[in-house]
Amino acid sequence: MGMGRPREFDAEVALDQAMEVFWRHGYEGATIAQLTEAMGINPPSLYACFGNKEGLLKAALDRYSKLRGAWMDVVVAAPTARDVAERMLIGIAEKQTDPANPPGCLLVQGGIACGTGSENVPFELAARRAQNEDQLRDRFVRAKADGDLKPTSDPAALARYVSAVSVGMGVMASSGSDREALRQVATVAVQAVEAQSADRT
Amino acid sequence: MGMGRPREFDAEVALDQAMEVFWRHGYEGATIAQLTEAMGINPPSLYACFGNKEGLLKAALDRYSKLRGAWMDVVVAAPTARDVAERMLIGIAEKQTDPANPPGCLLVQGGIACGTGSENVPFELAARRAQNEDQLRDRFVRAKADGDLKPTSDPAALARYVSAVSVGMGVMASSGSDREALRQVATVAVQAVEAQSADRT
DNA sequence: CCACATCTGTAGTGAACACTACATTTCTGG
DNA sequence: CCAGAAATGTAGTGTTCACTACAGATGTGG
Repeated sequence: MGMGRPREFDAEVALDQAMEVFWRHGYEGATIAQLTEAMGINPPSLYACFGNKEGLLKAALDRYSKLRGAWMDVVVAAPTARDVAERMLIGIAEKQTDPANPPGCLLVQGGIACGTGSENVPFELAARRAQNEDQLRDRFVRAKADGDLKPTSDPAALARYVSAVSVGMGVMASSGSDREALRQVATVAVQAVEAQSADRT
Repeated sequence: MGMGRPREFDAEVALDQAMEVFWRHGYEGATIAQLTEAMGINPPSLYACFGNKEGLLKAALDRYSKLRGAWMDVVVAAPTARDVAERMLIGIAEKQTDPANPPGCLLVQGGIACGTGSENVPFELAARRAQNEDQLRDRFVRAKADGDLKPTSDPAALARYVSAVSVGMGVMASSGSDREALRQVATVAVQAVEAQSADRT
């Protein structure tokens, strides 16, 4: 028995295009017509490959998380908690205003509020954001153990804080803030982490 | 000539209901059917009174800004820049987790990304957020003139920063963070403003 | 080269959407 | 009390949406 006709498009390339549409218009704002056009395929191919619109979003998120995860590894490799925060926030200022991508962050632009029938899309995005926050928290726990952060500091709260600033910067970027404005926010934000850092002696 | 049949519903009460629907589902996620049901009226009454869906959103935003504007006046009345930031961010932590309202902030939940045909909704929301930022900036300019903020500080950057943290907290609230988590973020965030404050002598 | 499995393009499907035509009701000014 | 003005409820309008039936195309295993 044969194995059927082979797929004529590259799923990863198509996913990159879909990712961009979701990024720019959000889950609900993106239509199947826009997605299929951007992906260069017809609806039946999309549904055969990804199940439905939400399946396509999840696949796009997986791809996004994969790319972003590699970068997060670089971020948490910074030598101190302060440097982790700086590398992350300054990096976000630049990534979120990179003209190669839509402005902002897919994990925010994808959809913060959704209509009936898509209620779990915001949850899905929140879960992905939480992964980054967990990674930061683990790094800050280690920083505290190393004596890099003050004994009174709360690594989980710090991670939440950096994550919150990231999200806020993403929204600003998507509504037109330029790179310099975001860098200023990042620079100020880092000072709160600095305030939690042990004095250098 | 007569003045016509009087309206049978209270426009402000109806707006409050509409505001809640937009807040919970976003502009695109909210349907006319949900809105009219929440408002207790039929579509023709809605269109006669507010023009169209976007007109209703703007009216709801006006009402939201009015309520929120009064609170912002209280915020900027705090004695120091640091206290302004604290009053604002701690207040936001509580407001955005107030069970009387949907979680988060209407100016964010309303819609960060929208589909074709509603592109200016995100701009509209951004413009309203910018008003708050401007109010903060003016307050920080004064704080710098008063010697409350360091001569090297940048009031506009500080205002952008506080605004960004507010937005980030809103997104966190809408995705399930509880009041205590938000308070922790606020507490950390205030320390960056503190770092820009002149030493007390 | 044939049976079968899978993909592809065309052309729709029913449902949900924002919005409205229209007849009716309820008011005011004269 | 009557004429005109404006709001209301019913019942739609056309459009767009996510999704799919189907027939033909293109591959593999025997």
